[in-house]
Amino acid sequence: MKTDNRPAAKGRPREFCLDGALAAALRIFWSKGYEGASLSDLTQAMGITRPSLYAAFGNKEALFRKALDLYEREKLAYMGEALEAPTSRAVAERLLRGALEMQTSECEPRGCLRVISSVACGAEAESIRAEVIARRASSQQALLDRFERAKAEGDLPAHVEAAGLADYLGALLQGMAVQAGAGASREQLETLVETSLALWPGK
Amino acid sequence: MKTDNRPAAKGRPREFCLDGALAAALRIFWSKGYEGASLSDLTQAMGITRPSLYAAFGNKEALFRKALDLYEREKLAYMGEALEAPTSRAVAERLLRGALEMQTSECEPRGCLRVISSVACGAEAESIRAEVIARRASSQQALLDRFERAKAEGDLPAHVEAAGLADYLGALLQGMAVQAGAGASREQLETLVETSLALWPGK
DNA sequence: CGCTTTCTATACCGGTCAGTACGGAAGGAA
DNA sequence: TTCCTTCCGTACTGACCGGTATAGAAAGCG
Repeated sequence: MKTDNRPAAKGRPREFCLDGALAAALRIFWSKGYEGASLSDLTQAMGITRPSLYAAFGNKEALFRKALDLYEREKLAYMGEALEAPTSRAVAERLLRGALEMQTSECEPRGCLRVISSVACGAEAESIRAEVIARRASSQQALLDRFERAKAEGDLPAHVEAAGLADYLGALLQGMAVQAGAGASREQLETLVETSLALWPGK
Repeated sequence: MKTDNRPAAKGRPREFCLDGALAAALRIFWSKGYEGASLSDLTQAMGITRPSLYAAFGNKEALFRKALDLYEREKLAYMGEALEAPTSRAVAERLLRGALEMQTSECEPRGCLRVISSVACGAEAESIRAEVIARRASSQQALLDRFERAKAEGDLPAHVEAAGLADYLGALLQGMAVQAGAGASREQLETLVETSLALWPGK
């Protein structure tokens, strides 16, 4: 990994901001999905022309991967932090409240880019789908590891298995994202989170 | 609603089976989504040509709605039955186990057509998306009604609200559908269901 | 048989898709 | 200033999209 800040560019310097353009692309992918976002949508939102996009990002698929990186780095940061909470209940609470906060924030698309991009789609997006599913599986594995540690620490009741609980919480978060994408109100999602926490096992 | 079995058709009779073709179309929509299913995919799976499809079903959107009707009538029948269970816990158990059975059945696509069709998509599918979301809202309302009845009957603990619980269960079911669509194993989904039931409030 | 009606098949329509060739413009280096 | 590299904008490509015009084939009815 070299530094991407070329200190002395040879020719004419780029006229647009790479990060800003990528952020704009993320918003489009986020609200329309990979296939639903056409190059015309993307270039218009990014404020650049088609050849500029290809020169800067490669192609649509590479652009999506970079946008997905940005999404996970900025919008899913709360997930990594949540795993460091002291108890399994606190982990769940941070994840649920973090998802609530992210998915109901104004001036951002609803739903979760990972969920949107992991549902069925045309053949062209199959590799995208596979990658998103793989990335999600890795997050899920981290959650599972955390709950197995909790189990070993006596932080979970005897009748609850770590594997089941991790998948359960993952399903809850994904379901929340689907409902947010379908237009659920913030109040609805808040009571959903509160109910989930009320039912969470352990103190 | 007239009987669709025309007793004496005037001209040349249709050479394919309407129901069979619709079932084939459902499988394609189910596995690829509305936009991901091209007319070529559909006609090939249905074993008919393009003009036959248009003559029999109208257009792609009308075909999808008929396929969605079929889906709800045949694959989501367990939902209506589940609401008749005597207790709220039994309702949840029937819904969760019914979803598990449906989504892990061999020789059928994974995931839920309603979830697939309600996530973000291109502009052309916006009306489809709106209708699927509306149909889902009606099912959700039925579930809410059932849980409010349960609350009135003292079938739910005092600290649990009907609205929150209905949205909670809905999110769980949708999340399960997402995981099934992403390739979760039957064992995983089974432990997810068992965990959910272990955490369900009330006896 | 001839006639009408409805089916099926081929071939096509305009529009949009992702991706690109090409020429001109703009900045840095010599 | 001259050159060279890189970027930008227009205009295009072939492929595919959903949808349809048109013509031929097949069945019932007289």
